[in-house]
Amino acid sequence: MQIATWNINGVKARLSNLLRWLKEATPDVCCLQEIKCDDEAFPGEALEELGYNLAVHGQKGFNGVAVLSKRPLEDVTRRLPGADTDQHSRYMEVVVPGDRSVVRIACLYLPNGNPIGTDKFEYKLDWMDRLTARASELLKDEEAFILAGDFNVIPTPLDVKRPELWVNDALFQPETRARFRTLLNLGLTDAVRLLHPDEAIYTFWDYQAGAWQRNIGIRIDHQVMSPQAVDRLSAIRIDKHVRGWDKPSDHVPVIAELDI
DNA sequence: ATGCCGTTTCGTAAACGA
Repeated sequence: MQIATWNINGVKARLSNLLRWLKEATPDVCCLQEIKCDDEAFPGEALEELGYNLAVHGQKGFNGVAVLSKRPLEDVTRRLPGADTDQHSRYMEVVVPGDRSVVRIACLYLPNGNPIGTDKFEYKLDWMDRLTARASELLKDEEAFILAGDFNVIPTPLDVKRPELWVNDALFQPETRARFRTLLNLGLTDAVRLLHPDEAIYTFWDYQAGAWQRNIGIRIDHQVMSPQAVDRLSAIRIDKHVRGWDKPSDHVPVIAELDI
């Protein structure tokens, strides 16, 4: 089963790009972030024509996540527990049956958190604490699950071309990176780093200043897996060529292959 | 580099993003 995550940066503006990539890569599951539209405006028909079932947790203008699946979508739940007042659409869980077992997939858009020193950064850190609490709960079931999405976290200096430019950025703060490590230290695995331990791999290139052309990127889109999911993991790749297409998202897809 | 570009909206300027 191929499971993908992609921050699409506006699904309406990116629909032709999305359809092109889905036809090319044919993932079984695709988690989307920053769809930037509400449920009613989501372009569901075009995606259903490609054989996908849909689960959408939209928001007008900003944020918004969705999951596309060629297999049935079971037990769809929206929102990250721990803050009833949080109105941002950033988190959804689905359960997808495979040929031999099932996998729970969380599609997440973790807050950016900039600028540091503001309530936006506090919101990010609190959101990460809530994600860790949720992962801790899921681990008790001892089943395969994946946290897939735009984490807005640069885990280590290997994950950024020019770390000196990010020392005052929320994505690279010690508090941010410490919380990502805390999440992994529960017993989870950063799947890209497991299978590509020493490679400089990026998933985002800024639109500005020729960042793509100069390969000035960062790795912030991740698939964090439970032990039972890692046991089924055979490969994971980044489709970076998509960044070179016309009218691209500034992020590219991350695709994992699991024997589920 | 106080967003250089791109998407979105109770729009044509401002919010947001990373």
